[in-house]
Parts: sequence; C-alpha cells; structure tokens
Amino acid sequence: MITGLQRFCKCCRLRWRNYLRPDIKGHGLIWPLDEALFFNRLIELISSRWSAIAAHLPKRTDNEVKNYWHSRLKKLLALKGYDPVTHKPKTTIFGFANGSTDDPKTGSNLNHIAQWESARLQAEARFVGDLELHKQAYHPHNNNDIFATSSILFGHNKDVGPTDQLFGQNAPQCLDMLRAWEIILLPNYSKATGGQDHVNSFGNRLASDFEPPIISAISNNGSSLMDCFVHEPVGQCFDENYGTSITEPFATIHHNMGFKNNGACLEDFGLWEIIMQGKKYCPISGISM
DNA sequence: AACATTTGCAACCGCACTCGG
DNA sequence: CCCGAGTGCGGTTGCAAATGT
Repeated sequence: MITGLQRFCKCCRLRWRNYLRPDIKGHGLIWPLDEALFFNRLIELISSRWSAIAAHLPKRTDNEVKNYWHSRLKKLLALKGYDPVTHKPKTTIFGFANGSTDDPKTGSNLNHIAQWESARLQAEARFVGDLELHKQAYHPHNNNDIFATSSILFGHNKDVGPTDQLFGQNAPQCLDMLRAWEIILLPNYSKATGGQDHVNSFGNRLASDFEPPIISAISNNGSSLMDCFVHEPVGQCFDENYGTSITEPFATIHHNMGFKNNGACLEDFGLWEIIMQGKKYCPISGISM
C-alpha cells in the first residue's frame, strides 16, 4: 500500500516535470535545425547526460531530449550505416564498427568505453570553459537565448565565414547548418579581409591550405548541401581548380537555404561523409570519428 | 478493410544522492 | 552516524497512433 502511494506520488511528479509543466514546448513539435545542431554539439561535449543537455535547451525536458536522441538521431545513424554509439561506419556484415568483429562485451569494447569516458571528461572541462566564455560574452543576454549560446559553443564568430560575410548580422537561423559546416571545413579559418572577393578567398584557402584528399561527399538526392563544396563523387578529391569553382555553388546554397526557412531539418543534410585532413566527421552529428 | 509493423513518446523502474530527524 | 523519505537521473518498456502490406 505504502509502496503504491510512493509510486503514485513519483508518477505525478514525473508527469508534471515531463508533460504537464507549462514552461515546456508543445508536444510533437519538430526540432528546428539550429536547435538540433546545438543539441548535437551538446551531445559531443557532455555525452548522454540528458539533464545537463536539457538545462541548455530552453523548454525541453531531459526526457524529451533523451527520446529525441533515441528515436531520431540514433536511428538515422543506423540507417546511414553508422554505429549509433561510436558514430563510426559499420564496415562488417556483423555491424561492428571500425572493421572489428569483436563482440561488444569484450575487452576491446571496454577499452573504447574507457577512451570515451576520458574524452567525455576532457570535453566536460572544455564545456565548463565554454560556459564561462559564454557568461562573459553574453552577460547582457537572456539565458534562454540558445542561439547566442550556440554561437559560442559552435565556436563560430559572426564576423567570419562566408555565410556571415554574405548575410551579415541578418543571416537567417536556418543557415546555422552552413555555419556549422564552415566550422568543420575551416577549423583554422581566420578573419579574411572581407568584401565581395571573400567567397573566392574562402575557396582559395581551401585549395591552398589543405592537401587532397581534403573532403569527399556522397549524396543520394539532387540538392545536396555538399554540392556547395564539392562536385566530385565519393572517393575523388579536390583538384587545383576547385578553389575557383566554389563561388557559384556557395551563392546557390545560400539562395536555396534562404527559401527553406526554418523548416529545414538536420536530417535533410545527413547524407554525406566528410573527410578532412585525413579525419572523418559524422555527417549527422558532426562528431569526429 | 484488415492485419502487421513501425514510430514516437509518456511512463515506469531502479539506482544514487540529499537532507532532516 | 544511521535511517527513511524525497528527489534526480538515465535506461528501458508499453502502448497508442501512424504507416505499410
């Protein structure tokens, strides 16, 4: 009897916290692209600590965040042939990542868990630093401004990158995906002189700063984001002409994405494989693999 | 139309922690 | 210090709705 009452109270509290509370978003509401990207960044930084993640996503509950991860992203990763845990491509018929046929319960997997935990702790420390930076940079802003927060956590500066050069401070939020890609593509991107030649300089930087193979891409639909960056199918590399051919595609994607507005979903772009400086990046989560 | 399968998400469960007596 | 109630959290399950055959 007492146990039943305790469960009843607990259920009520849980239901309030996860469902009835007035300060949570409407149920079944899709995750906007920028929020999904921010969520992915948080996953990368602090792993699957749902309460911590939810704390940085206004009006989202930890349960909602957890469900989102389980139902959407992990499934999408699996669908695209990526291991939902390691974000690495499944390369064997057994479905284990990295070409290993080890049973997940063996020591090699424990090693992976240990490495993951180590990386998580490092990321956590970095995250704390990022938050401090956020506090300093955005002190006047409302704490609920996730886009201000994401600007810090994505590491992108509104003064740099082709996207913001073209759109300035009025860049639509849907272009955060493109900004994210710029961060992935240009980790050493430095502030350029700007002006209308900026995009060309971006392309030239790609060609000059990185040795092929820089990046490869795969797309199974006609209007791919990566078409902005590469015209070659998977397995092929940039050539010396690439730097000069990037201008027009960039303009195209800006134009197209502008019309997509905020209806664009992260999954719309989860169709490519990114290889940069010999390192692979998960196209769905953006996590390095 | 009927049945099977998949999907989305609220709810449940158990463990760990805090706090007051 | 110990104990029990309350709470937070993450993993998992159950089930209604949606979708496929």
